Amino acid sequence: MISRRFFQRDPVVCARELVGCRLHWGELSGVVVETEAYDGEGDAACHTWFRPGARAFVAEHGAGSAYVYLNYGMHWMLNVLVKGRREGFVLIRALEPLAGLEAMRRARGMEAVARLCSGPGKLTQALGVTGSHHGIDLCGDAALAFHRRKVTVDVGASPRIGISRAVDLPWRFFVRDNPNVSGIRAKKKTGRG
DNA sequence: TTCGTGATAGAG
DNA sequence: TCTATCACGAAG
Repeated sequence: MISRRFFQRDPVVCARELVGCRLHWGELSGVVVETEAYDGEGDAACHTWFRPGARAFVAEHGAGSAYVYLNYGMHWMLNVLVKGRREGFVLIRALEPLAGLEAMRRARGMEAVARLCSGPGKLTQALGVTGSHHGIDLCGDAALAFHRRKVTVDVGASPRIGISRAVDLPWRFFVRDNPNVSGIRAKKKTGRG
């Protein structure tokens, strides 16, 4: 299982290295296939930039704590607090379901595996993550924690999705060619190269 | 492309 | 109080 030490580093490094790791959530689990880094200092998209409550959370919690919040009135977002030389968060954006597929299907009300956890709001619904998990330690109980990669993965990077500030920072990390990654909407022009 | 939905935070 | 904003998702 991934120790607290892992999250006592740079948020961008944590986000990149978390891709390919497994998230265990009780009986449910999945491979992290997409993350985003948010840096508490100098990143205008990070909650600490514009939310006093987020700054208070960082001050009061340790590395590896879950930072969970509701967005658009209906989607819970799961982040991990990172406190190393720099402080910030890693948003868990997508999982490849591994265990508990039936429970996930029930929670999501749909069948297609590739749609169960292919987005930050989807995976929290599939796992049952809510505000009640805000602040919990993800480095204490192995049943509610990240676990090391078993295989090597091809990690790609891109600008973050769905934000309006600091849109150019390439702090989204994902497993290339994995169908569970979000934002794989109908590909149109493949551009040329 | 539209719209549902609510917490947060700042302004009045 | 009132309002803008927000790291989204599903149906159409």
